[in-house]
Formats: sequence, structure tokens, C-alpha cells
Amino acid sequence: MRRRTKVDKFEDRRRELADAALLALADLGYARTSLRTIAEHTKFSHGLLHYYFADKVELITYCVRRYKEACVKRYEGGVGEAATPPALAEACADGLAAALEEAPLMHRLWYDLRSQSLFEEAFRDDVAEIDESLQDMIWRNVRAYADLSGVEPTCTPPEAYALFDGLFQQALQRHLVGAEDALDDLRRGVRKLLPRLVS
Amino acid sequence: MRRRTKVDKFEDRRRELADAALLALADLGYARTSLRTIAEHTKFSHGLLHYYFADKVELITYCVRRYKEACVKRYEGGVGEAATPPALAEACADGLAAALEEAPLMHRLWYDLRSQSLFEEAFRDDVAEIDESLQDMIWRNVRAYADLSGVEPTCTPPEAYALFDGLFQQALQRHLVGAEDALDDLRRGVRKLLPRLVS
DNA sequence: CCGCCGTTTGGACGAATGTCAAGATTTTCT
DNA sequence: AGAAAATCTTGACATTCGTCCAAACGGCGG
Repeated sequence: MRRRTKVDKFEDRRRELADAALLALADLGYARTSLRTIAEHTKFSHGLLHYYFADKVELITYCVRRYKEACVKRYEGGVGEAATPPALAEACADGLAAALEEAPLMHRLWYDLRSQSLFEEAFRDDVAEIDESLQDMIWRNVRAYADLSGVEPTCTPPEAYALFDGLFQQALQRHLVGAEDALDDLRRGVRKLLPRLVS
Repeated sequence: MRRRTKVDKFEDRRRELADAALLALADLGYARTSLRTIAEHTKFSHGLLHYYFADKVELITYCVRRYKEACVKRYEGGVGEAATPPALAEACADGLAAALEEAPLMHRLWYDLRSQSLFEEAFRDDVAEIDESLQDMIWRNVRAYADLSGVEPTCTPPEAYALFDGLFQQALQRHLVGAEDALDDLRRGVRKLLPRLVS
């Protein structure tokens, strides 16, 4: 019991620091976020970060994993109980648009970190894991849409994810610069995409 | 005349330095590329960079513009003289796959810089211009495919670009980590995508 | 040959970075 | 309460960063 609480406290603080780090990263992006900047987002001093994390890479990696947790939790609810294909398409479109609108800066960070993972091998595995879970999330929707339509998907899971991700990324880009139609276009794009992926 | 050659020499050197900078950026990514690192990719010393560029932002911005030039030149050849829709789809797929295989590091840099532009306003306009020309390039293919098929596109240019870009980005990601089927999957994805975008 | 002007060098600067360690503070256990 | 262990602060360190500048270089017209 004693050891339990000790480990838990330690892990709790790690989580707390990582969450603050995520806020800083979402604000400034990976390239412009230093350990001292991260510390300013907490109530602690910068030295503490090295008490809970060996170095910057371990901190950022932990952040990426933490982001993944939230991501998976957010989406694992999965497809709702839509009764018809158009209803499912609408639900899926609304879900993605809501996710974008709810936390655009976090999604911006996600694309930033995914780009960084192409240069820094340290992040690659965690980023790949997140990509997989997002792909699964997309595929569940495609799968469900095909089932409701009584047909089969005509694409692979990676293909479907790539197409949805393209729509999402562009919508995010436009949403961030203030395009009011970005969300609606994303919804429309998703509604039109789903039928194209089944036959 | 005298002034012409002077200005030309100045611009030539700017281009030369920017090209070296692009190589450095493609190697290391934006976050890890310093002015001194860039200078090491040239035969000059680091101080020279501030003789030709006011500051780092101007240099990188110039690099982005220069990248755009190459990009536009690369693609403005546009759609070939394919006679049938499948032939055009194949040509388009091969073109994109060839572009990826030919310079994967430059494309990696492109996605990095596009992410950075979401944080650094200085790059935003240039990146948006590149995005537009890429969108035009994609749309020319969709348009030609529709014409050859005797039907109309069922999507908007931004939609088409988003979908193609999603496929391309994922293919790049997989190609960079050594997946041998990444290029073939990209080709297959493009060939399947085009018919889905017309009716 | 000299002097000029566009180039280029190399070093210096202050600021910022990641890292670390010694000490202060707080919590926990007996 | 007091000792022990944990948590946290503070300041320092060696680098590295972007930027700037005085001096040196080099070719070309006078």
C-alpha cells in the first residue's frame, strides 16, 4: 500500500507536468517550446522537470503517449447507434468536426509532432501507435457504414485513414486561419467520402 | 547593364545559399537546423548568411519560395496525353509515386514547413501559395479524368487536393520507414481515388 | 600600381538552451 | 517530536543560438 501511493503520487505529478507541457506545446509548437517555457506553464520551477523526467526527449515522448491516451479515450466510444447509412455518415462527420472545433490547437500539435517523428526517431513508435488507433477509429466507421449499407468496403484501412486524415488536416488548416466554412466543408467532405469507400 | 549583372550576381548567390539551406533543412528538419548548420552545407562561413539575408526568417521564407518554384516547375507539365481514363489514372499515379521516390526528403521537409506555418505566421502566405499550386495540379488531373470519362467531377478542388494529399502523406511516411509497398499502395490508392471523384 | 567597393571571414556579444547538483523545504514514518 | 525520505528551488555549467561588426580579401577601373 505504501509503495502504491508513492508510485501513484509520482505518476500523478508526471501526468500533471506532461499536461502542462502539452498546453505549452500546443501553444508554441515543438520547435519553439523549451523546458523553461514548459515550467512556466506549471506552478513549479524548471529544475523539477529533471526530477520527473530524465531529459527533454523523455518528457516529450511521455507527452505524446499521454496525448494518445486522451485521443483513444475520446474516440473509443466509436460509432453511435445510427440506423441508416446517411445517419451514420452524419454522425461521423459531426464527430470529426466537433473534435476539430473542440481542440484545434491540440490537433495542430498532433500534426506538428507527427512531422517531427519523421526526423526524430525517438518519437516514431509512439506516433505510429497513435496513427494506428486513429486508423482503427476511422475503419470502425467505414466498416459500420458498409454493414448498414449491406455492402463491403472497397478500400483498405490505411487507405481510408489517409483520405479522412487529408480532409481533417485541411479543415484544421483552414479553421485555424479563420475560415468559417472549414467545419461545414469537413462535414460535407466526410459525408461524401463514406459512400465512395463502399460498393 | 552593370547594375544588371550586379543584381544578378547577388540574386544568384541568394539562390545558391537557399539551395544549400534547403538541403540542410531536408536533412534535419526546421526545428534542428541552425544558421551555422546551414553554412556548413555551403563553402562559406556563417557570417555571410546575414550579408544576403536580413535574418533567419527571411532566409527560410526565401527557401520556401524557392522550393515552390521547383515544385511548380516540376508539376506544371501537367497531365500528359493519356487517351483513356485508366491510362490517365495510371499516369497520375505514376507521377505522384515518382515524385515521392525521387525526393522523399524534400517532401518530408514540405510537410514539416507546412506544420510550422501553423505556428509561425511568417511562413503562412508562402505555404498557402504552394498549397494552391499543388491543389491546381491535382485539380487539372481530376478535371482531365472527368473530361476523358465524359462526366463531371463530384468534388471541389480543395476536397480533391485534401484526399490526394492524405494518400501522399501517408505513403511518404511509410516509404521513409522502409515499407517497400508504400509506393505501390500510393499508386493503387490514386488509381482507385480518381474514379470516385467523378460521376 | 593604387584605391575603391562589393564580398567574405572570423570572432565577439548577449540571450537562451539542456543539464546538473547542492541545498532548502515539505512530507512521511516511527 | 524527530529522523529519514521525498520533493522542490535555485543558481550554475557548458553549449549553442541569432546577430552584429571590424577587419581582410579580391577584382576592376583609374
